[in-house]
Amino acid sequence: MKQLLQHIARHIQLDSNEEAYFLSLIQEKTIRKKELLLQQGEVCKTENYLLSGCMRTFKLNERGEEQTVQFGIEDWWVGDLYSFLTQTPASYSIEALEDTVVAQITKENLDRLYQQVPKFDRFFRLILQNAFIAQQDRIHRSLSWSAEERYDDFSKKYPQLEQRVAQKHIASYLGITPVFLSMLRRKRVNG
Amino acid sequence: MKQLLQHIARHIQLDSNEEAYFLSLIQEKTIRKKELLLQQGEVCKTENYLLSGCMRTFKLNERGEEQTVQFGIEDWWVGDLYSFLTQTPASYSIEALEDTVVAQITKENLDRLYQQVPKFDRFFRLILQNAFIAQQDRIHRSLSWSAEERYDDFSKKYPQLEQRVAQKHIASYLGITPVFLSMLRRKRVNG
DNA sequence: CGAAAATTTGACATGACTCAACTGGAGTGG
DNA sequence: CCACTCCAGTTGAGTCATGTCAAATTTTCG
Repeated sequence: MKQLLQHIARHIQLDSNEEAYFLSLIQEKTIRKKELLLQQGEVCKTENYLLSGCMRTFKLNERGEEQTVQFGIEDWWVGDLYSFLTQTPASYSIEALEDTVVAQITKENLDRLYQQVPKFDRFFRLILQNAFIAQQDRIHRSLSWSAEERYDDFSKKYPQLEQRVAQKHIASYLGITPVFLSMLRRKRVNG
Repeated sequence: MKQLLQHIARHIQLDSNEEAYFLSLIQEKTIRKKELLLQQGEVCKTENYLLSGCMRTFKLNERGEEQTVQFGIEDWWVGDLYSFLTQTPASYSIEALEDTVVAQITKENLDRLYQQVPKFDRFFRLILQNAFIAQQDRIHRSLSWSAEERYDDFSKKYPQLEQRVAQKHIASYLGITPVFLSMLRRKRVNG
């Protein structure tokens, strides 16, 4: 949990009472590789901070294909925000790509936290600001770059991830087929 | 400005002192059709709430084409958030598609506002939550739907916008060429 | 070791782009 | 108020990027 407190300290200052209170609202959970933290159709009960491991958030489209909208590694938050906020069935599933440990907070506890320690409004505002900016750029790239450009960009930006996760998941994150990704890779090595 | 106060009241409760203080930090500005509220390369000095009119946020890509990442109409916030927060040159431009009136707040004033009325941390957290959710869905659609599906979805979701803005801007929002959008439209009427 | 899943490879199909020519409407100056 | 220009939109022909399908190969894991 030290990690999580440090993560928070990068954005807001808590005194030790506040830290203790915050920790009292958090639960740790382990998800084994290939298990789901959240299943599309269920209500997303918690927001989740990754202490270790790796996950992907994805959705089944009409044709039954999986589309990965986000990867998460250490230090990232994952969840289905809409489902969490409204407590309605989730549109996304979240799967562990490795054995993963998360710190969880439920909606009731988060609401209590906002009430007791309003600084957390600021904390999550800051987190969301960063996420918003990153997503806006991703939209731009999705719509105006070719598959090859998106793949090069991905490799440069997340070299660790390229090693850690299966190609089919990268393909689905980039919005292309695994077959086509394989062609791009061949092209890359053969020049 | 009544609109803006109502918009805020939908998310947080202000007393009349707070309202007055907030209003003292806001400026109104008119932008004529075809003028820029923000020019790529300049620093984004304000966040902007649309009181009336219509704008688009776009970026020039490497090939010199414009990619529209967002439209804004009454009741939306527009700006280049990264540039605004870091006070560095903007990656996006913002153009008025109609004569437009915005309510503006500068970074210094917003920082003061957060300090004096921490409820605004919550307000912008809530705004960002909604924006984040909408963007995540847009990423999913950009990557896993065909141009035709994206266009149909757009027409259904924003029928007003389809009337108000030029086709080339819709095309650039959808990530396709104006020529191809024109073909999709013909197909739609001819069955 | 064997079975299942992931990746690669090749042939072919199609969605979306480019280019160029044409049409029509909006804005401008006389 | 007309004539002109100019930009947005349309149309068609040809091309390229990416997808589909199916088979071969490699990797993973029980």
